[in-house]
Amino acid sequence: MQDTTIQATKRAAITNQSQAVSADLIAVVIAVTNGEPRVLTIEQAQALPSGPFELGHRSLQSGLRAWVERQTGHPLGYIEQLYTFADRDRTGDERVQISISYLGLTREEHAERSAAHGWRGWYDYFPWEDHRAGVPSILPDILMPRLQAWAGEADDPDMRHDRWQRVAIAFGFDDRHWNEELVLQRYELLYEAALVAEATRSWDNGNRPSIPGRSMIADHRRILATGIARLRTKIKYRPVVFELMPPTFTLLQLQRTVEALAGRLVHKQNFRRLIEQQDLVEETGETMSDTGGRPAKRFRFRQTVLAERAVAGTKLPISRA
Amino acid sequence: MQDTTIQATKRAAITNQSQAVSADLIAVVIAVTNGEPRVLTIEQAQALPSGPFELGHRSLQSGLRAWVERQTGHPLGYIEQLYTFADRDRTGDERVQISISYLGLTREEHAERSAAHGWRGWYDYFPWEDHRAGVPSILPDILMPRLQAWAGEADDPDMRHDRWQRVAIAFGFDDRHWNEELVLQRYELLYEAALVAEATRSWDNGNRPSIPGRSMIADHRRILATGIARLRTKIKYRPVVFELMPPTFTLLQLQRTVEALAGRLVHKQNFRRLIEQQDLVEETGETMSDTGGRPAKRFRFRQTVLAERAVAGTKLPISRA
DNA sequence: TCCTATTATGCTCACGTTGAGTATAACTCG
DNA sequence: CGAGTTATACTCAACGTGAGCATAATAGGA
Repeated sequence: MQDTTIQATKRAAITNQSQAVSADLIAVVIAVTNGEPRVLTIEQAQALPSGPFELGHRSLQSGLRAWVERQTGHPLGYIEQLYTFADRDRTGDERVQISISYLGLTREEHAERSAAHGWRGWYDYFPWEDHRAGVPSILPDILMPRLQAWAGEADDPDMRHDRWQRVAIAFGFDDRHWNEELVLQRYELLYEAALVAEATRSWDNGNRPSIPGRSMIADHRRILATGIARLRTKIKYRPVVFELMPPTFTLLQLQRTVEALAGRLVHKQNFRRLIEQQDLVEETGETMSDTGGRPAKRFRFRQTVLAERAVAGTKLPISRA
Repeated sequence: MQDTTIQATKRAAITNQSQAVSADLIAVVIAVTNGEPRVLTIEQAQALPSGPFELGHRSLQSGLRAWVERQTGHPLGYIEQLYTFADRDRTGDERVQISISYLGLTREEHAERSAAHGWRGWYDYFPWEDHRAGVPSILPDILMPRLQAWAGEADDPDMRHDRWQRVAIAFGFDDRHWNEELVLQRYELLYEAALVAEATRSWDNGNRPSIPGRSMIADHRRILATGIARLRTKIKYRPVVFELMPPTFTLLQLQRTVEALAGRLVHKQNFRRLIEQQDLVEETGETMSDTGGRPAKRFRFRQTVLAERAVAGTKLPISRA
């Protein structure tokens, strides 16, 4: 093999400086209960489950599973990698901290409640993201004027224009459409405008009150935003919603789950048409009659299509216009 | 702030075991020249540019840029993160190696040639991925029978079926359509079937000749596959192709670039329709007359739409059927 | 029992998108 | 000047998608 040079280079480098690295695993674990999307948290809902990647872990994924189970008692099902970032460690020493974040999906069940950890509705952290009941008032009443002020306070007129354009696109101002996938861009704009608590914590500015929405330690809320954005994108082309569903369900329950995630409503008949024509589900034969109307057929996810669709795609009628 | 517990936990863990971590940055740098997609390599085209993440690096991205420039003399433009994985280090000691891979796009220009590094056509590594001139003969002649044999040699009939189904979906056998995005799945199947050199290197089996296609050290070819897959997906909804184009170009040049990346041809008239109706480009006023036919208008990418489209999406007429 | 509210489910329709093909236009080269 | 080649403008049918109408099946109360 001719890779001797490379391996030698690596070894040399490793022996020098790069050992001053530690790797953290951070989990965004999502479940949907009673039509509300929730995230698994620790530390009084101020942090995501996380812990260092250790020698004992067989892989990044298994390390993550171990940490989440240890900290919350909740076993993980589906997980996928989100993003990796590095920061000069805030603890002071000259160590570099690498954080590898994951998105996990489960159902909220055997979750043992405790004071230290628990499920929190994700809209507690991002109240401007829930458009199921129309545009939330926080948007026109609070965010819009504050962001407008932020854009306007730039010196350069070009920069003012640029700021406002980014804001308008991300938040759907100026007659633009709301795009539910831009969760991260929105959070980052609010951070840049110093409207969220995380942005104002370190340097002291006493006078600017932050906007509604629960905050988290370090950049955990940013990671949560990344996870939500990924999930909102992904449900449109991969059958991941089913990871969040009980074994059997009605189409309305499925729809409510999708709506909870997307933060917007979908056309009922079109939703059913799309789900059924894709052969994603099959009837169990039973019906469910306690929802106040005509009984609904129960469905079950067709495991068979997993192999095919996991690769070939799925569609959901969430408008893109 | 209430994050003291967490920070304490982190510090404790860092001091214990997790310092035995080193982080590598690996780059998949792509350019398209003369209608051929190429990847920047080192070590006689057997490795991707890479190096350890060091204390001196301000961020992961800047560390990566530094390594690529040092090893190849080529400055990077657009880059995005691909994936992070961890492996027990192959150098023997009990260190854990974390690899963070990136996709970079540039134009092959100031690239100083040298024996050690250079641009290599990516289809040298994946000859079965180029369908521009129809289904490459390697698919029916070599891959198909060898994969069939591999599927058939499983003991369990269920496993035989499962193997063949995965193969058929990934490679478009049994009258299925070729899906150019499944680059990684295809490579992984070939690896699982021990048909690529990387899979047979470590344990000795002298008798199974590997299939055509240049190999790389460690898992670099796998990372390249990840990058190609990402790029093939991304050109369909983000205007990243323009990162690979010269300042001005004809629509045919643009089309050829897209085709080179996707590994398949597109309908010319529809391609133009789509590009133009999205206002992605504007005429420069000049024309280009050395292509053997009617002179083509020169176009330039409209930087203006970057802000909007970077977020709002783009479309390319690469059939999904 | 019948009416009302509520959810389930089937079906239609208009419209935009997309794959595919036809028809010209404008060059170069021999 | 005709052949070859590329550019560019249109047309058309099929399909996907958003939206709405209509009917079915249940519970609960008048």
